[in-house]
Amino acid sequence: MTIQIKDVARVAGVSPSTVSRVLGNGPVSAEVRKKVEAAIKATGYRPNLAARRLRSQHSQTIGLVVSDIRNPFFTAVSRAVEDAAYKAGMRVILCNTDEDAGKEAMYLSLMQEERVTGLIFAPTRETAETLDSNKLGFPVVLIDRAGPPGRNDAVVLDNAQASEILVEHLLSQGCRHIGGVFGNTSTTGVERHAGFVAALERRGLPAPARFIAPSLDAAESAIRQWLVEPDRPEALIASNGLLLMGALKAARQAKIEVPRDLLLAGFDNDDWTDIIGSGMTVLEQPVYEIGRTAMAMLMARLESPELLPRKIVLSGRLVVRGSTIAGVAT
Amino acid sequence: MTIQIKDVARVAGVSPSTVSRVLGNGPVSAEVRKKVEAAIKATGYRPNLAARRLRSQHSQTIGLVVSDIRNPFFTAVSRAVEDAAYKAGMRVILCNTDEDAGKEAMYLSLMQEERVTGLIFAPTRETAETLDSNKLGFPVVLIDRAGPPGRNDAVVLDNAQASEILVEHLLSQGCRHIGGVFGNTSTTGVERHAGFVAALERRGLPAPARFIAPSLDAAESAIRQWLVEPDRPEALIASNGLLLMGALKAARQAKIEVPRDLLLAGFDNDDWTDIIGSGMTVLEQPVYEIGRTAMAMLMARLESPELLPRKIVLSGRLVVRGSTIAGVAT
DNA sequence: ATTCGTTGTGGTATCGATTTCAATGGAATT
DNA sequence: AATTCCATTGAAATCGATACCACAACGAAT
Repeated sequence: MTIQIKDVARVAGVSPSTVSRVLGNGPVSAEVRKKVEAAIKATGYRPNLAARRLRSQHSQTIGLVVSDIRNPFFTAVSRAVEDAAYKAGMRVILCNTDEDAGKEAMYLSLMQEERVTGLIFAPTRETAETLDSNKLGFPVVLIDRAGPPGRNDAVVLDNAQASEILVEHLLSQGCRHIGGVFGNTSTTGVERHAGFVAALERRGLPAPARFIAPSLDAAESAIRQWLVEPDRPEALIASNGLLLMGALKAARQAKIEVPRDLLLAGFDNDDWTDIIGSGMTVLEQPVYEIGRTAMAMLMARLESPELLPRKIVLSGRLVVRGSTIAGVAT
Repeated sequence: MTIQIKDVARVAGVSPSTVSRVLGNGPVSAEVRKKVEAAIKATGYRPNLAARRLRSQHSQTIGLVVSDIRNPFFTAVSRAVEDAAYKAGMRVILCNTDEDAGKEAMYLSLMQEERVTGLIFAPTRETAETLDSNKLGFPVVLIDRAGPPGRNDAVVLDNAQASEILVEHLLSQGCRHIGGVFGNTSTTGVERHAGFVAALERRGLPAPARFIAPSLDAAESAIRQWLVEPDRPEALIASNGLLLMGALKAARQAKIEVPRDLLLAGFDNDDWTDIIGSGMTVLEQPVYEIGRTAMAMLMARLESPELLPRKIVLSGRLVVRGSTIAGVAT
């Protein structure tokens, strides 16, 4: 039996409506407001958000559905989203899909039951194909991976450009035989691969690439295998932080020294890349800004639902470190 | 205007009560159940969780309040908590306090408004002192940092023991002049310091220690300063992953080579510790298990509220790597 | 002096589900 | 054949807030 609004009303000697108006900054005389606020303090009243949501039809909740919060990219994004959400008086519900379309469907359904105000979502390729914000009943902002163009709002990195920047950098280091490893579940891997191929073909160079499941073990063993083949590349680009770590471990295992025997670069300026040996060259994504932008985009969409879907493309930043500078120890 | 339970009832030709019973696995004849399920599918009905929560007085929501989700320790714990929660049909609300007592108070208040079923909480020392689950109105399980004994349920590492294990290891490597750096906001730092001191005093050795704010920059500069003083230790223990990284960066800056000029060990088996040079020696916390245990404890508490508060103490595991083995390059 | 707005307040309906209680019908028991 | 019992079902109350509407009081405008 907790305290409810009518208890506060009784203590303050006003009606429940008036208490509600005080809570919601409605029109109340200064004197009554003071009485009510005193009564709230005296009773220790806490509004029941379930009741408020039901009556007001505003959940003040946004969903954040990612593949795995342990991926530092999503960790950083989620922190940005939460900061922005709480500042706007909203709650965040976080779900991990593990790149599983079944779980995605389940959590989308949950989002509907929660009547979320909006959703920030990093879908698998499969789900991105068929996702339709109108059917869902709330606006969606895709992050990291955009679906078919013009259908949903999205905040993404310029993946092709980013790959090209990395390739150009390796080319400028004198490499000609550059390999790439890419994740096989998201559109991100596809786009980064495209940029990779474009940059190399422009020079008439081959663009050997492999697509790998996004797990450390899978990456490590697949890359190790590649590195012992006779045609192993002299430089490698990894399409995300996890694959980059896998590549490094694989090189270690194969007794291939970075950068002496293999130049190595990748995406995501994760903490470890800065402290390892002479550092890993990475293409940094503006992780916090991606989250912040996604929230801002969602808010904008809520204000003007009729706007055409927008896609905000952010640029990465090349951070050159020792792993791509021949003649430096790692 | 969304579909509600009475629409489903009309389509199925039954009463809303019956639909509700189908949803809640109540007593319904097989034939009616089939009709209702068909109607649910036909209408695309999604229950409104706000309404359900209000009426049933069960929020099916648990709060998870940590200092910063970007700390890999909390990231891993949160993933475990979320896995367990969703498996039990519960939602998780995640909040970041940044070790700020003011934010903690605000989020505790939010938890009350959400009428959470329970809370998993890593409090600052300040808040831990005065926290009272009874006043809050829902059970609390503390993680990482326990408050005053016998007051709240808690899942923690055996911090003193863990420190002693690290000290013993360094002693066995021949070190006698061992320093320690500890976080200054949580009880964890205090306990780890105590174990550190105990292990050294037992041998009649000094136990020089510093308490540092838990940020990478603060750690780096404080430790760099220490390392250029004349009495700098020959080995250093860092009380968490962040401080350990700070210590490593500080050593680099001061041109002090690990492990040749300084042995370095610390808490938290974060990903990077395994791939850096010849590896960092760490005391691994069972991160996923901590989260899982906290959830299990919360469930147990909900079943039997009258049980006396319990404190579950888990043990860490020493992972020896190159950073504490003299004569190995990093 | 009358009308009109404006401001502040209270009463009541309502949000969308679950829960309680009563009613029904058929099988089982005496 | 009458009675009891169980399994299903429906009607209505309820969870705790906000939204909507009506109305009182008062000053300004005609």
